Amino acid sequence: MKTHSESEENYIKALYHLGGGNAVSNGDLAHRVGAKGPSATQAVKRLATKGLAEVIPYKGVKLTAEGVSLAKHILRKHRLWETFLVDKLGFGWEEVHPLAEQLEHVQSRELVEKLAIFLGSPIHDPHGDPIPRADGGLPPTMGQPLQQFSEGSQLRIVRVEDAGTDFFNQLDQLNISLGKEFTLLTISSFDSSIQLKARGGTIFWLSHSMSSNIYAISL
Amino acid sequence: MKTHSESEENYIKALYHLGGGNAVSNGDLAHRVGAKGPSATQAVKRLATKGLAEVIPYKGVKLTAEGVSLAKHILRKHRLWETFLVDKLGFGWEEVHPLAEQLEHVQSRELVEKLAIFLGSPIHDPHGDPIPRADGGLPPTMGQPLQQFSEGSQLRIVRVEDAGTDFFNQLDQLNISLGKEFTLLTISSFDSSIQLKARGGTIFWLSHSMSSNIYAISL
DNA sequence: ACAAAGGTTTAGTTTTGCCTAAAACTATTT
DNA sequence: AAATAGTTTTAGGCAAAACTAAACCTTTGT
Repeated sequence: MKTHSESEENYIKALYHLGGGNAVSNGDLAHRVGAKGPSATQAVKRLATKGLAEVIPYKGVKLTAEGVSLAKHILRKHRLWETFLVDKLGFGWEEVHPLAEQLEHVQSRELVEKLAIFLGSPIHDPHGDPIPRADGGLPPTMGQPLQQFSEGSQLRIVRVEDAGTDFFNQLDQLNISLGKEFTLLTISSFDSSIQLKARGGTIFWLSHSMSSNIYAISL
Repeated sequence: MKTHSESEENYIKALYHLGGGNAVSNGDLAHRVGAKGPSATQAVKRLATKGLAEVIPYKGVKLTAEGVSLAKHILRKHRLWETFLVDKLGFGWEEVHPLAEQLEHVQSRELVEKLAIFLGSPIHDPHGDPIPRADGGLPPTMGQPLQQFSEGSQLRIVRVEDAGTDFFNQLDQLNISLGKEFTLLTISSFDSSIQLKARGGTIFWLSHSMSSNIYAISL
């Protein structure tokens, strides 16, 4: 097993996040990893010489099959560590991302698999995101944004997009978490904000920017 | 909290291991971190500018109080992670050192303390080594080498020195682990090898090089 | 079609951290 | 006291990974 620098792994992750197996622009990539254009250009060249990415100058970069596979393994580590931090250590779901970013760089397949077993081989992380399997298979991505449902639907929250600490604090304040069930009362035709009713009877509004990061299934 | 590179942390660890708060020679330091002389010279200069070490050219280097405190914190992390790997993930005690070397570089005081609580605030790691406390206090180092006891003593194994995979395999084969109790039957005056009797009645000999890495207390 | 605008790459610099080779210092031995 | 052996430091390079400034494509608007 070749080893990769943390920087390389971060570019791999970014490429996978932005494009999956498809081409990504240099600018988008640089922005995603928090670097400037030239750094990204240099980085993808290094990836290309290792067979992890294909570059067409001025056109874009995409991961090779090997690159995609590595990206999924890193994502697996990241999401398993997030699960560990929340389920075992008692961190809040808004705190775990930066810690998992450090832990995901630890190199040991055996550690990852033992961790998975210890956690009960979960297939979704604390945000509801699918955890890639050891063989690279990806469990289904759950749910649809609240806007997709019709008024009167009974919903269960199954996933939230990581949209920063403020977003999570707002969720906690509204007592929204994975598994919770609501009735969708209204979708405003004016600003797309959404009115929900909780099981306990509490009724409240969600702005579009909140609700578009919340995913649910219909009951 | 300032952050430190992995390289810096490795030099800090090495300085603490070799000298505690006392001076260490450049050559020893370089050897311990697996680098060459000039790299160590450069590294300790960097540490000195950060106030973590004091250098007297051609004489030696030693950690400052701040350096010692950081070293103990890193050791705390290392030994807590080793405990996690053995107690929770089921690794063997001979496998965990290299993994803990990676995990110990993760930066988050909160993570360390939550991990400690999750593990039940242990004060000794799977090898019996003391885990420094959050405040820097160091639990006592347990036990004495088997040679120190007299024939006929009843002993309990409380600590082993990390002397490589072969050493650990030998221990496992002889069914020696922390907490096990033995009677010391004989100490050979010829080659200092030691004869032990287990609780079950099994009797066996240990070479000097084995027994000098095994520490026990008298019952 | 051409020129301006915008995004991308090249060129050159910086920092960290390692290396080898050479110079400098310390210590020992005669 | 001087030579020599051993250790340490300096000097000079190299690679990864970031940056700024300048040059270079592509696209887009008139």
